[in-house]
Amino acid sequence: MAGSIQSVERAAAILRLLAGGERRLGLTDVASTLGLAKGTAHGILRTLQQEGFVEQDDASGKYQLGAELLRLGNSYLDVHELRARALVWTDDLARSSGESVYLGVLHKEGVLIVHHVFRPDDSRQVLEVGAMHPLHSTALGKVLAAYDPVAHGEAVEGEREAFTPRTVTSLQGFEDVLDITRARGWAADLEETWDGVASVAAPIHDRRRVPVGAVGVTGAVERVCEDGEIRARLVAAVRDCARAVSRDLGGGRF
Amino acid sequence: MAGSIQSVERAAAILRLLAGGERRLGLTDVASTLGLAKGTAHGILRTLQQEGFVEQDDASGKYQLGAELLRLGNSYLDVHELRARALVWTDDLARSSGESVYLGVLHKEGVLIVHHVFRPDDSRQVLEVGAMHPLHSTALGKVLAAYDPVAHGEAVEGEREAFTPRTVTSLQGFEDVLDITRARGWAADLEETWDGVASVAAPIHDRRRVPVGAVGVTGAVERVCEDGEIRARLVAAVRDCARAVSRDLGGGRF
DNA sequence: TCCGGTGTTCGACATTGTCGACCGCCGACC
DNA sequence: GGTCGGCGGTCGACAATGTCGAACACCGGA
Repeated sequence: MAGSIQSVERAAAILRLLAGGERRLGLTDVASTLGLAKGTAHGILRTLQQEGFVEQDDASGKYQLGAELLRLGNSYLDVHELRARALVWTDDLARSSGESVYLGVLHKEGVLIVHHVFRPDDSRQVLEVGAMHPLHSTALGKVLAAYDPVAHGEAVEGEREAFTPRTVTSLQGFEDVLDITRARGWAADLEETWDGVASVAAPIHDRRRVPVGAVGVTGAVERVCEDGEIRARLVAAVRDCARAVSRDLGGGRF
Repeated sequence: MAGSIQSVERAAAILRLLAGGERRLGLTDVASTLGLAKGTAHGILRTLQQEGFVEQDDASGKYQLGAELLRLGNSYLDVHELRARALVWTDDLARSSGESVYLGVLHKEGVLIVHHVFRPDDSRQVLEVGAMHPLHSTALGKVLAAYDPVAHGEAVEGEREAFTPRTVTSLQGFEDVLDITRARGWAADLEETWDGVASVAAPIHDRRRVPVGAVGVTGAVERVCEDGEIRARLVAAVRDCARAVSRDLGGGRF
């Protein structure tokens, strides 16, 4: 019993599979992909369906994720201490900077967005809470990779995909970026993940000075940058916000 | 094998338990609440933790929901067809009505909010996607209860809690409300769920004319109402939006 | 220091989930 | 319109699997 519970592991694998494939998947697809007997896969799927984690399309019989997951994911946010403490400060940061604010934590091989404040204007924006961002190219990711040893390992060992011509992919170049980040206490992303988009981020520490997440603002490079560099006022605002949240968590006193 | 897989069922129960209790729960709490041996509960929790569905606080050893749930819940939204079709129309509705817009579907004994557009001003608002609203007192819930037989059963059989003095709790009164809803094609909530808050909602049907969800706007009673009734202009806007989304789903042509 | 509590490990037992063959159904394709 | 292939779903035998309860190591408070 030192290992894991097989059926729960398999249920999780099914959920992750359904989350990955864009559209619905059939029973046979699921079974063959995971190397399970059809009967086995069906038993797990039936249970997941009863629990609301999976839904079945009446017409095609294919499976997709269920609503209960949305509810539980929401409950996760309610319990999330960092997010709760950061709510007020990120709101202020969005207001003062005029740009959208992201709060991210390390999850698996990327940055999980746990809070997102829209840019304060009436433009159409999609909420990115729950989305994953790469570690090696975003400002949030660089901050985590620079301060969190686990994140560093993931970023160094994983593949660093080039999203734009400016993405840093070489190991040496990436380590240099992290050195700079640690030296000045914040990280930038100048069109390294999305063309025309730049961002700044700073680390958040908990009471034991352990890095637990990162805040950052993101916006069109024309607004966020000046002379090819992030505007100093924005950098200061982001770092202030990060410090405020850290202090709120009972963290460092400087 | 006609039944469900026990361990998966139990894992789901643990997740739901963790989602319910506000703060973290200890192993012993979990085991005793679900009537399991400590060792059994530990095995399931360990597996859920490896899969990222549960996290353990290093200091206290207590358990809470994990980040993977947020990611999966987000993936659910990506696949959700109704939500995808409704995105554009709800945006327009928020703009034209000047109030916040909600899109809900039936889930278990309540309305699950799958999309939420903020009121188009700079006020501080919390995103309610993933939250559950009651069936018997909200406009969205009444619409679902009026048109969806399953929702109707849940609303009638379940307990109808009085949130404000205006909440309709008696069975007869509630059925009357549903009759009115069916007769005029939309439902209202005049301070029946939250004091000072009113809302209107209309049903969305799919291509087979089956009710699949509801859209509605919600706002301060002073803005939304006139002479103790919902403003006619708002009702028309909501119903237009519901029809537009239904048509987009390939539904009814009127 | 001791105690009550925690989370965790371990091994024996039999319950439980797994497997693979079988069934009925729908849609595509001669 | 028949046939055929593939689908999702079911069933029963087998043993691998998860369950249980006792014992463990650890921590904090008394």
